[in-house]
Amino acid sequence: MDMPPLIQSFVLHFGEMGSRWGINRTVGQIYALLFVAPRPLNAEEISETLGFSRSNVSMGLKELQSWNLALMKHMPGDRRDHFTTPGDVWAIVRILAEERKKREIDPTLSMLRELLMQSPGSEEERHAQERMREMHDLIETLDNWYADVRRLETERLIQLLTLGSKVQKVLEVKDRLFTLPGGRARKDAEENG
Amino acid sequence: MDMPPLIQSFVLHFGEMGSRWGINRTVGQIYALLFVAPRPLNAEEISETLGFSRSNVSMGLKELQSWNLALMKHMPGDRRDHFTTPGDVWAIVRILAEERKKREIDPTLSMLRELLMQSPGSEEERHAQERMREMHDLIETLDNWYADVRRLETERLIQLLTLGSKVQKVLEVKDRLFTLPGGRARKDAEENG
DNA sequence: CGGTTATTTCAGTATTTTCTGAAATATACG
DNA sequence: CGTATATTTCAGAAAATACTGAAATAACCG
Repeated sequence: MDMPPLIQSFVLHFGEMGSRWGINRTVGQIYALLFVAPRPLNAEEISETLGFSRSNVSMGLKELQSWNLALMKHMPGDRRDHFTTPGDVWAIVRILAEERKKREIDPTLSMLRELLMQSPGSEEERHAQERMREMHDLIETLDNWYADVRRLETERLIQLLTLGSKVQKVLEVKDRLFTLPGGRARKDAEENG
Repeated sequence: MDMPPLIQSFVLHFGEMGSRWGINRTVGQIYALLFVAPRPLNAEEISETLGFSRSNVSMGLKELQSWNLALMKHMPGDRRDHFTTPGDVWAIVRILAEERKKREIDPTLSMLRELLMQSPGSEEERHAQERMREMHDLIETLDNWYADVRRLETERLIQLLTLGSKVQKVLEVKDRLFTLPGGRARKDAEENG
């Protein structure tokens, strides 16, 4: 089963891209194929279309399911499992925020917290802890931001991200509204205007 | 040369984490070591401390430099190159936004734009293009957001990220201020209040 | 149940990536 | 320059990862 060139380019690019990221070529290609397919596909079809062994596809699908990036569908009158990707592309952003939190952020934060509890035995260790504290605070801030991304529904999420460069202005407005005249925040807003 | 256990745990964790990400163990460990070190280190020291071959360290440092995550320093009276990481941890966020744009976002966007120019030869391709359009728009939005992250100085960047869940409220305020009564944005703000 | 079809597991192989040591190149200093 | 020291390159070894085919398991159906 072969793909139209348009789809093939997309699928191949995703395979390459995936491997720069933690994901491997197979998984990237499977995702891309499911993403553009007009209907759910079964493992056999994927295997034939991409030219991977059936077992490789099985493992790839498992991986994608564990990331919630592939969803199993049952088609009436067919007992094979069929797969799609979430329909709302913005769900990808939420899902990745969720999964990266679990797999990368949480373990790192708890490692850092543990190390920050220990008392430094030397100046060298004291300095190291200081740096770890900075990194801990950074990651914690990102973690909270991710939490918000996960919470927001698509419309608001787009709004938040589109806000972008305008954030400066919006923050000023916020400062003016929520701070007493002459307060620090008010002053900052004026300086950065 | 051996590390205090505190530092060792940190360095090892970063090595593991790195490998979940595109980066390899060596590079992750070198970065972590430089990050907590109280002064710039030379390649020899890194090599001895981490137990990697001198040439491996050389390659790792090159990689880190290409990401702007390691900076070369010249120490007076010593002709060996010494290395540090950027002092402001928040620079990491900006740097990663910059580099990921170059390496991942830009190539993907141009691939998508190219494919979106072609005229679909079938219903299947038409649908695929529709999906690609959605992904294109998503990535473009993220790209713009990243651009803003790169632009903002630390103070404002932290403010932007901390804003988080409060964004809803702030957006409402913005809507009320910048939209004529009865306009669409005003209406949205009320509905989502 | 027994047969059929679908899926997963897994041991072994193939491929890719990482890492090393030796040689080549570059840089500094007298 | 010539010598000493620092760094990079690179071919091959080692390690890690991805992939396959065969066999095991599971799910369905008559």
